[in-house]
Amino acid sequence: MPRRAASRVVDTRDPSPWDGVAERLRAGGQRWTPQRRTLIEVLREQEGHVTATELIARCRERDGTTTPSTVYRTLDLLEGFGLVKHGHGPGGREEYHVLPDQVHGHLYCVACGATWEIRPETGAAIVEALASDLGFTVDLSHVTISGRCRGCHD
Amino acid sequence: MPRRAASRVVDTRDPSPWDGVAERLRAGGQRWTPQRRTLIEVLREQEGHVTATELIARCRERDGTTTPSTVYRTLDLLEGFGLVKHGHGPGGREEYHVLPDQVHGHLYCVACGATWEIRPETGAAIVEALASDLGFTVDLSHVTISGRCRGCHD
DNA sequence: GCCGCTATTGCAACAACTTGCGCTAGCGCG
DNA sequence: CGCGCTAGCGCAAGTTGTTGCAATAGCGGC
Repeated sequence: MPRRAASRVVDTRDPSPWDGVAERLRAGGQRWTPQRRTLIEVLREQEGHVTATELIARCRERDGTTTPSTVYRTLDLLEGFGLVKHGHGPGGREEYHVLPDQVHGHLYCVACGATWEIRPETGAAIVEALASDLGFTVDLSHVTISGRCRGCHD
Repeated sequence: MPRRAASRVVDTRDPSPWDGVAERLRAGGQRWTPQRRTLIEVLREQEGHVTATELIARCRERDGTTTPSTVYRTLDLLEGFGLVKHGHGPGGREEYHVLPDQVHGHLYCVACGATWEIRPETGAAIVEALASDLGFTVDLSHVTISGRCRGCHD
């Protein structure tokens, strides 16, 4: 079922990280195009996780000519700026975290379909465990770990 | 590499878990078809991780008429028997573990492309951490966590 | 050994990305 | 404020999986 229009309104007075995008692009010899503007507008109103498909759909609502390849390419760019972060959801599908102010891992319950966030401390513990195991520096936010949540525990 | 999966050679005298498949299928009212036989033959010679694409290719070497959908469906079936286990590799692509004698997680180095196995003790610690966090029972073997290994550490 | 029930197959269409390429249009410069 | 360089766009074709459906073929029974 489609989510109703979000109750949370974007506060435009607040200096948003999105504001500087056009400048950052130009500074790097890149361009501020209508297509990119559309995506940013959509992302501005977004929170948490979104699938690429969802973003494309929303862009198309505003601009019917939106092409998937453009959206994917722009998202890659924005990831370079640290404004979004991609990962893989439960089905291995592309998923984006908007404004990853703090990296956190995700848990997906295969039974009820809910997604949970791993508490920072727990996440840190996991990162630490893997570091001392193999000296591996992991990016926990890149994947969604599946399992069963307390409620669906068999 | 810690605890590398034993360089175990397929010993055909050894009663292999694959031997009973035909019977297990029939016992459940399912059928032993040439297509399934082909897949099993391929899996028999396989070790560790394989991507679905790879399996399909190998099946086609033996039987040019192999269809992807059939392979995916048969793999699902075998997963039900515990003979293979699917997960998602670094690119979110489907990946299969053959004969998951012991569940173990995987780490993928984004820099050098190598895959490492998480030591059972470390894996257990992670599972434990998540259990005490949210009461979540995770299946660590389902995903591949990315990061940088010691050698590629910046 | 033949028969029929129905699990499976193979096809075709679809979904979610990805990539190569020629044309368009930002935008820095004069 | 128009010009030209080239970043980026849209398109089309290619991968990797997934699903519905009609035709096929295991296999248990007779």
